[in-house]
Amino acid sequence: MPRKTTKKNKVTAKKTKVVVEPLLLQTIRGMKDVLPGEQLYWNKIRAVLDKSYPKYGFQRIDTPLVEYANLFVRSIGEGTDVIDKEMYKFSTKGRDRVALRPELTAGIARAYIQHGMNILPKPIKLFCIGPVYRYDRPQEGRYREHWQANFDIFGEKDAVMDAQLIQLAHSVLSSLGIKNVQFQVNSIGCSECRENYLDMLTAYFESKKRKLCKTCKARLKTNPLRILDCKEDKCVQVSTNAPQTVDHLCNDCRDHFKNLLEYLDELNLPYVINPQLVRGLDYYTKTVFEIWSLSDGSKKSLGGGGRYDGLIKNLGGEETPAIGFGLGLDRLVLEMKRIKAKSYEAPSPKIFIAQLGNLAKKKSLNLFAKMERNGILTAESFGRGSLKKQLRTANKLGVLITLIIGQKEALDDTVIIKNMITGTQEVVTQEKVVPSVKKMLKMKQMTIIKKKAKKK
RNA sequence: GCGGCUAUCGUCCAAUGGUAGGACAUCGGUUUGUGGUACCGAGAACCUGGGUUCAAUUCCCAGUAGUCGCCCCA
Repeated sequence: MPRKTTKKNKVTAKKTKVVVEPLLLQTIRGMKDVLPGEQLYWNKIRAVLDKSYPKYGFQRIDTPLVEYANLFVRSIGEGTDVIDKEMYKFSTKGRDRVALRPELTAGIARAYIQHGMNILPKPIKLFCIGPVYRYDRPQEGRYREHWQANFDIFGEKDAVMDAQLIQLAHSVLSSLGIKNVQFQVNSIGCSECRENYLDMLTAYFESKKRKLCKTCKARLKTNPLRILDCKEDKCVQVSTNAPQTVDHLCNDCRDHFKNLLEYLDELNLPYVINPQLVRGLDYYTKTVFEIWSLSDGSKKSLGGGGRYDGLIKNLGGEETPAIGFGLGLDRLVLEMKRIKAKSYEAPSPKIFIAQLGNLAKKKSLNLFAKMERNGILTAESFGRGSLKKQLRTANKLGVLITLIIGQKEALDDTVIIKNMITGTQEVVTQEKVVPSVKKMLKMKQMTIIKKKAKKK
């Protein structure tokens, strides 16, 4: 009976707790913890990025998570979903209208102008990594807080930059083990040729208005370019015969696109021209691209970007051609998991220290410090008393050697070195522990190498 | 922002209109100073609120969250 009472008490106690603060123990919608088990992937991604950006001449920049809301409205554009429905906007105590950044480029562009980077030798290449925020409906691979890595190049209008950037993206993904990717590229032209094109496109869709879906009928007035991106069957059919941006570029834009394709061919990068690719940020000009994974049928892109030659000027800087792209890091993690890419293994200890008795515990603390000073990663379970328990733990950790100090060894200033594979053990003096362990580890490594060689 | 599906120990999965069982994991034990296997044991859960009912974890509704599709994007 007492058992029943305790259970009941627990239940009521818990209920009270929940009533007080029901959502205290829950991440808020669309936000997630990155637990230790997943950190391996994140470490790998960060390591690859840190290694890659300097190789291509990029410099790291960090900008605030919070900016004036208008910065994003001005750069991304009113009427886009990112601005109209997905922005985390709020007022500060000082009544400033601010927003959590929905992407990284706007802040970087702002920093470029604010700090007068235009006087620096061009091109200026900036790398940024951090969380961005979009108030969207969450699902797998799509979070309200997610991480992006951004590469932006300012001050060079040549299409060779576009190509190099795509190559950089390819190289990063490849280093992560993500090889089955395809670049979707398109050119949406500059502001001049786009105006002409939009007129033509609107005229075309107007003539086929009846065959369009509801939302697309609305888009005809707000943003006809987006109809090309509609997934509805009937709209896709109409879109197939629609005039394509690529065919209606001005001379300058056409040359630019042609050059880009030549460079991509030269680099032998896996790309297809996707005339339907539009992208939802208004600042893009000329080149736009997305990176799709082909490992399964999903259409979720791993990243994307494009040229934004007008953005800096539009924000009040001097006319500056620019191009950039962002990678969705959460999606990279998903992709790495899906293809079971080798993650960065956390270094696992090869040595375990077991102790028995108070004096031995003191000695083993010192021994642990000694191992650490010698760069030998060591595990312990000092909190446990019994040797059996400690060896069990050592075994679970998969260590190669366990160092045992008992009462006797503590008094003699010796240590038992136990080979966990053969089970054999020997007693050595404290001074000889480190060299002996190092020697044994070397031998182990040799045998592992030999085994691997044999397999090959 | 719209529509569908889902919600049980830390994890994965059961059962049930009368408050729940297993597996894995965790912790402890199988006599005192020796691991791996085996055996025994312990702790640990019905998302929240409302309704129907004598009684709801179970049925209904709402909320919340996750997931899928759309929209959009990374």
